[in-house]
Amino acid sequence: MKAKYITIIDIARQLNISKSTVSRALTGHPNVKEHTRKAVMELAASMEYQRNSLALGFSKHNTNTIGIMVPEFMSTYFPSVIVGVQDVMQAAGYNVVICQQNESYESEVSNMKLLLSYRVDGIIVSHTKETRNFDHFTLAQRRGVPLVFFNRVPEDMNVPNVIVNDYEAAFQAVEHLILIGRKRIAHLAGPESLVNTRLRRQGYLDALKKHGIAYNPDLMLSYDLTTEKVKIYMKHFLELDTPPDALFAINDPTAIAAMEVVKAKGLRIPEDIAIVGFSNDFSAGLVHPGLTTVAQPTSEIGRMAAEMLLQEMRAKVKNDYTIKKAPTVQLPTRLIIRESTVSEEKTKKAVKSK
Amino acid sequence: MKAKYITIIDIARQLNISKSTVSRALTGHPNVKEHTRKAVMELAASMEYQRNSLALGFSKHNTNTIGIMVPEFMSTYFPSVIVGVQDVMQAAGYNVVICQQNESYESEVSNMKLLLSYRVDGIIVSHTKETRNFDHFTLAQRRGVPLVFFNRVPEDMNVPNVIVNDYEAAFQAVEHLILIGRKRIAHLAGPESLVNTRLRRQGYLDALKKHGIAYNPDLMLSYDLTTEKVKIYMKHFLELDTPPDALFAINDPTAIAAMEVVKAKGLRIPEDIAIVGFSNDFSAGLVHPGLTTVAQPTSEIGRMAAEMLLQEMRAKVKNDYTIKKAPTVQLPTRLIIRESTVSEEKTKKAVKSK
DNA sequence: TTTTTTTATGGGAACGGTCCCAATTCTTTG
DNA sequence: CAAAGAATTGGGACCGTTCCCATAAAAAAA
Repeated sequence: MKAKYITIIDIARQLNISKSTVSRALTGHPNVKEHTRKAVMELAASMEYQRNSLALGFSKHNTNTIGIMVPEFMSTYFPSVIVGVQDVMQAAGYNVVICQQNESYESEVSNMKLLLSYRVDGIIVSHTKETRNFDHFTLAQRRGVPLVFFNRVPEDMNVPNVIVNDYEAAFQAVEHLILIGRKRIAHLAGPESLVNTRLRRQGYLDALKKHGIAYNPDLMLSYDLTTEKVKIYMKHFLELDTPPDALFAINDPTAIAAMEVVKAKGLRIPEDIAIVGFSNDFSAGLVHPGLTTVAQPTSEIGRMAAEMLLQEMRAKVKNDYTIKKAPTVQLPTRLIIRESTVSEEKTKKAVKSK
Repeated sequence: MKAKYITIIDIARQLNISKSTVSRALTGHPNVKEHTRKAVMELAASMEYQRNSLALGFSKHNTNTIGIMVPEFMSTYFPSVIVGVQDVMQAAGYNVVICQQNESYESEVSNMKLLLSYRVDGIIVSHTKETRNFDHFTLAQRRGVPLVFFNRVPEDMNVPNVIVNDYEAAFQAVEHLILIGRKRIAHLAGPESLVNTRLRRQGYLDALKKHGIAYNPDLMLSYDLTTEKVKIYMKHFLELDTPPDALFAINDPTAIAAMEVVKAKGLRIPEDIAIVGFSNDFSAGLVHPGLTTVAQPTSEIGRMAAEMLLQEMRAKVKNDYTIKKAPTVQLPTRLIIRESTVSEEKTKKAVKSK
């Protein structure tokens, strides 16, 4: 049952030298005779020596490993961010371990403790929908483990983060709906716990205001969990006396679920109701009609978060964000117009975005 | 820069007892006076003691952690398997770390070494398209670290694995095309390195044979990398003197890319050409028309692989698969018929699968 | 050749836990 | 009340590495 590994002591014994010398040879320390180094390297290779990172991290007090915690990864958003993180971290000689919370606060806390117990050197985080208590994050900070957030950033914490301008992006999306002549624009918002939800909603409200459209509370609903709820809400909208002629959805899955309800009712998209989503999931380009949505530079977000974390980890003097303002980077979004807002022939005339 | 953590010695010192006692209290050893245990627990909590898993794994020679290695995770297949694995492993008290290879053999080798260097207790693997050399896997076995494969299983290795019957599933899919009257059925196969490719191709060939349709080599192409290639191949098929009236694609992304080419040509699906994919990605239900495809029980695959790994890890005497036949579990697939093979009204009459 | 400097190696503490064995304290029993 | 047994605690080895300090060997300088 128990695995057996070769240790540097085994190598030392065979070559009749000390383990210190073996260690030096293996880590490329300059003070080792070429002859000795070669002998060590060869024996190590032939015995398939595999360094023990536990012992190493334990003895050196850093593990050269970072963690990334994401709330879910069934959409393409998070996987794609992770790939960006891995790129940068691999190049910098770090290992990346991925934790996935299934949108569960409890998992988040336990995964955080797991990563800390493995003494990772830093953590990149996007928190779950359920997270309202941030003690597990401040714990990491108190332990001196740098944190960088992206996408979902705890509002009251002063931490380095990478975000997009949710407000502005939502504003543009809604303005686009207004400019194509829509007046009764509904909004399916996200869970109240996320800043993103509030920012996007504000963008929605302000776009309406700018164009002199009165906000109608009947046309806004908050959506917390399942696809089922979206469908119920959407059905409700469509059965209003004066139903909406457009929908701005908090994200693409919501928009797509709403589209199904609309199509099932026999209504036309975009003629009867135009729809906009958020994030440009892979599926946004696949549905029929194609979904107009806000593209986020996912891989870039990951790369940037990784760069920021490297900065934090490399700082000789740890940044104290109880005093100093934490850096924040805002990356640009891009509104991708597809057939769910502008009917086919019109789109073809415009620059076609795929 | 360096993080500082509380150790059991700090606790021992404060309470003026030995670290052995603290250790016992913390791990729930029976021989500790209730009074002492309480004092330790309280102090540990108030000091936010965080056990050092490195030291622990290092000293105990097992880490209570398993690794899972997947070739990519931009499709829904692998994430969904991972969720299944996590479910079972969490319940069994194990931690799961995820490694993603971006379909790169090199990453696979280095991630394998990473996991071994962290002395994980077991590993669940699906290898990359590029993998033709399996030394890094046998290395793990020689070290006594149990491996369980799923989906992509190295052909010449005798290892526990969880698969679906690719042959049978492909056979059924192609037979379905034949039964709806198609005669010229094209096949876009996968990379030669995967067993799955070969099995699905054999299913394709045998279904044709069973129904007396001669195999036409012009209608089969192997597809190795990009979406671009699929499009080129598909265009080529459509420009043949007698183009195919159906396509069996190795997976859903391939099928979907092919659909775009067909639609761009102004041909109708399924009237002019019927299309079947494989795996039932999330997007298969979203495209227009809906893609007929073979559903795999992804989360079940993950759960089963996890169960098998637990078995292996718990075996008092390590199973030696150089002697004994490794267990294999085959889970059932299900052909999901959508509008890409059977036009809308007909589908509605049949049991509608969503 | 002898001394000094440089280079290469060995020895052993340290890292934070677990766990075995010995020592101590408390109970119980004859 | 002494002796035996059980419960609790302390002491210290051990796990695999790094790294500092000391020592030995080789090279350079005197």
